[in-house]
Amino acid sequence: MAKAFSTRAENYSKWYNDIVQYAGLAENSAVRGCMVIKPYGYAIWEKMQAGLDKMFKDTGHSNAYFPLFIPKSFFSREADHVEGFAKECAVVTHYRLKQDEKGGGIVVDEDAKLEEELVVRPTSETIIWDTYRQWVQSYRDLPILVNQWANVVRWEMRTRMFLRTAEFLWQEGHTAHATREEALEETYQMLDVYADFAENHMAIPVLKGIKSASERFAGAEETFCIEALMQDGKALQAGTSHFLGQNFAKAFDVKFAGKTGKLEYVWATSWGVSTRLVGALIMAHSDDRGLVLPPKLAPIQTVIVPIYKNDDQYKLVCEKAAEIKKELEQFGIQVKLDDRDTHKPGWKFSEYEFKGVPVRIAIGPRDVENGTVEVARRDTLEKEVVPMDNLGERVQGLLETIQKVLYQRALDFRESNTHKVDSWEEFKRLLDDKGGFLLAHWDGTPETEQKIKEETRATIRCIPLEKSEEQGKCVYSGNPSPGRVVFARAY
RNA sequence: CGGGGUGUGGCGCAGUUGGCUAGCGCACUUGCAUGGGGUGCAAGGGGUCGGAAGUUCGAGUCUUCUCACCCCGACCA
Repeated sequence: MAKAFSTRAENYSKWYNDIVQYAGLAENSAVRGCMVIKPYGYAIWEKMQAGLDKMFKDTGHSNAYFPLFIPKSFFSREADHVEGFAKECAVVTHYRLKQDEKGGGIVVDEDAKLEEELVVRPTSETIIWDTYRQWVQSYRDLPILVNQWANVVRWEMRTRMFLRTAEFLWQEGHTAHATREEALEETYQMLDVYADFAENHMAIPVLKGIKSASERFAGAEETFCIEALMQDGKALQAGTSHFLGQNFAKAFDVKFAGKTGKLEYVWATSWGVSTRLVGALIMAHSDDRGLVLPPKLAPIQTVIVPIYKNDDQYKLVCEKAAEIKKELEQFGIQVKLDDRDTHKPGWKFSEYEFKGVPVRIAIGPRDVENGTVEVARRDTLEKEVVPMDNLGERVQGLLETIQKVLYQRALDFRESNTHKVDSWEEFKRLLDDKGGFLLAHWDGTPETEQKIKEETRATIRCIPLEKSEEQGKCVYSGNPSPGRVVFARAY
């Protein structure tokens, strides 16, 4: 019957790969560590881009584009930054190829060596701050609120579709401000934007928090993040917002004259989310029958499948189906009428099921006669025969319901997999049992954090912003702790 | 970068004392029937067995080297 699908319980990572493959989201490419994002997967990314881009614009940001290549010397300006990224940078050393004189095909032309090597951007802080120096002279030039949609390269040893690839697509916002307060406010604002997007578009609840020093972005003063919980009990960082202080302004000498004429360094932020969100989306909602997409990010929100036995019926049913499509589109619903005669209805049902299309409408001769259609929901797999009247309204309502149900389901899952833990034994047991978020006391030292990581592979995902002040004892060392932090094994 | 594994039509695999024309499932093409949950039957097309060298009358099969990919660790969004 159905294509052999791995289940989550059997083999979670195989299940994930199967979904990516069968739903047509992406595939491996000829280049190690780099994936081809296929049209259906890219369509999801485009919907994410559209949603986020509007939110960025609504908060006063503009898009721009900076070069893919960064002079190597730029990188070494900020000490922490180089150290953080040095191990995973691709470097361009030559600019020409030539025919091998010995007949070995095309080779690098050693005469075409670059005077200064170029780093393929792993992130753009350096080139952007080198540019901002030119843009900023007075407090009147501030703030600069710029975002760019781009690809970046981080030479990863081990890669996984969408979650970690050598090249990935993302957006990176880079802002410059006159005061520390304003930059901090921006950092928080963008964190809120990300949380809003995750919860209301992706239907994934997230924890907002601060990263511990060891997990902090290289070059940042403080890193904020949103953390989501996947169905296998592992955490996934879904977005980050960094308060960069004056680190990059100092490294690139970006100063402005304040109202009193005094020269001051600019305050900075940067924030980003990547195609990793597609991975989060897959792992948050999908089931053993395939992908499940929240309506707001589904490239196809409703699919109509005609059912027929002969040409006459085909014509009759498709005509009606086209009318329905038109009606739904008037409600702003993205509809696909799959009138291909090359595939059978059952085949189509399966296909749209593992592609995660939220609502499926089947219409056959019986329906045309009775003035009904069959409406099926991807989230609950429920089917219902309903009248054709007011179908647009009904489907619109259904899509809204599905969006809510998915969020609620993900929230319930997170709630039931978040535990306060006070003993080291329980900490280890829960982690091995089912994973999830563990709220535990931590003495605040990197040493303890490191030890916990070595012994359990769990890391501090964040120090929650909405924490209840609670004195306690560190779950590992027993030393005093000012509050609980979130531990989990993570992607 | 360490440990393990796999390379055979598009995909998934079988082929293990070396032997004849390299096979199976899915997919593909054609025809007929079928059509409310991956439809059935029949007939077809498609391979220098990852690459190189070697042993041999003879290599998918044995030896050496090499490349690629996957899984598990260390590092990371």
